[in-house]
Amino acid sequence: MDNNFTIYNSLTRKKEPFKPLHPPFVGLYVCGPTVYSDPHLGHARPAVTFDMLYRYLTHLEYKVRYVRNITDVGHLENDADEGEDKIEKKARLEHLEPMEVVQKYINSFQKNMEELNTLHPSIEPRASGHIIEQQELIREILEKGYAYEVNGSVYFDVLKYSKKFKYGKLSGRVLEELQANTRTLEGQEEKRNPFDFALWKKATPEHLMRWSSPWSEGSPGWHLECSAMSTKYLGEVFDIHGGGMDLLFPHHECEIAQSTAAKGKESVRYWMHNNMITINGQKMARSLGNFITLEQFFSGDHPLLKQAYSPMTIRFFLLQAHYRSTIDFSNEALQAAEKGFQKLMKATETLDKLKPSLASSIDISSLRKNCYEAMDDDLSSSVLLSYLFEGVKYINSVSDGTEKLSSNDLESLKSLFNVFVFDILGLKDETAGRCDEKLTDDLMKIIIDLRQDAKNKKEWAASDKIREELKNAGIILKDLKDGAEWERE
RNA sequence: GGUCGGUUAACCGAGUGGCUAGGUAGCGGUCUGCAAAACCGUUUACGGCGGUUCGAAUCCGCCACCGACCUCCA
Repeated sequence: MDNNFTIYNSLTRKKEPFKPLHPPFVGLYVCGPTVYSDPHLGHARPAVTFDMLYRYLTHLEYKVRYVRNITDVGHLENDADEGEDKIEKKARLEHLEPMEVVQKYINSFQKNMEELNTLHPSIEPRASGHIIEQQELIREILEKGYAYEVNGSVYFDVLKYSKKFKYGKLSGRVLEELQANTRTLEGQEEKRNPFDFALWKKATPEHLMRWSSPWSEGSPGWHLECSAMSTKYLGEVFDIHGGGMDLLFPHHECEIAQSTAAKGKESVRYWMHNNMITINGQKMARSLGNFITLEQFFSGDHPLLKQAYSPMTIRFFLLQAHYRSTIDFSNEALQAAEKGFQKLMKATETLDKLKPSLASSIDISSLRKNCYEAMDDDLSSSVLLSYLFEGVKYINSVSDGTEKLSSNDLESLKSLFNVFVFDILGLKDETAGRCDEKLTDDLMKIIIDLRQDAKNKKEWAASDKIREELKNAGIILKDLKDGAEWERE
């Protein structure tokens, strides 16, 4: 299975040719959300990025197993926050069972992801369903001597691990610096070193989410679930691990340490990290309280939003930038994305109506080549879009009669747009199927005929009135040389 | 403080040692009864100061500013 696909590997900090371990199979693991509140724009970034990766790999005819976890075992809010975790805190607030909270936000996450037209992962494992596997991993790490038990809790021994392996290779951390810079927080006196991290945490009496274990009644540590579930579903070594850049340290660093300690080898071959969404130059994050939920974007119901933005506008907005650069939120940028997206969609409609000529005046094969090169270059969706807009110009020019396409090239252009716009970028036309299309078409035909009569009689006031009233109803009328076209606003 | 990354026109956002990125907005034109759309043309750039080079926004050095991570985070 040949390809020219290159991926920027966070581990080596270089673009590398993508060669799967066992072609045609590809194992892809992506860190999913912690489900304790509604998803915001930040959650859409990795979802759309890795959805595009999944779609592209599938297009390249790989058999991809795409695993995205759901973190439903509450992680400790912070080390000082003894025993209380995010999910339980929320549960108390809303007087719900922890698992009720989990279910509620899984539902909203999946709803929003569907609206963004992301494909369902092959497996969406939940941390709470893999306690046994996590305990098994802890046991392995203990057996290998890289963890220690204190008062029913188990901690990873970073210092001992670093004597044989390199801790910090992904994030570029140096242990001495970590030692000097790690904040001293309360509730850490059990650890041998402040940079050690919990594998199993003994539950305090008020802690609701708890499971029995050889060490204590408690819950698994912060970084364990991804190691356990990726191993279970993708094997000890797999191809791609993705997630947000903010997870690089400590989360992914700890994953590497856990897997290496347990299995003696690294599990991930390519690490991919998407960058953050910023708002007023700062990271959008739940913990910072500066987030806008996806529902709020879709409804426009937020003080910072000047209007509603459709799911596809959001998706297009994200795809306009490369996944490794930050994107700053602004109404202006979103409005520009909305216009651009609509222009692209209109062109795909026009494309379906184009008539072939005997010969072409446009080179479609080089356009195709450019599109593939853009995707092959570490998923350069912004570059791909620039080529697709070149295609849009071709389409409109052919429609205007200033350029020509042979029937072969026309078919080629259609398939190009289908593949890249819909299959790979995962965009879709949001106007389709909004109401009874047939009836609307018939009614519009009648109205346009009536207006044409008025125009023929040079009754401009009447014809303008019709056009004006239609505009108020959300329908734009465009007069052509012969007849008229209409479309929704 | 440590580590890493960024600074491109009105806004967003690519890229490259010499050749138009693209989108949105603006301006002019074609078309049109008018308008819209489309098409054609077009105005504002590469944070600052040095250096390398025939040539740098692109490479190197210094400086300034911004951000991410170092604590749960997509």
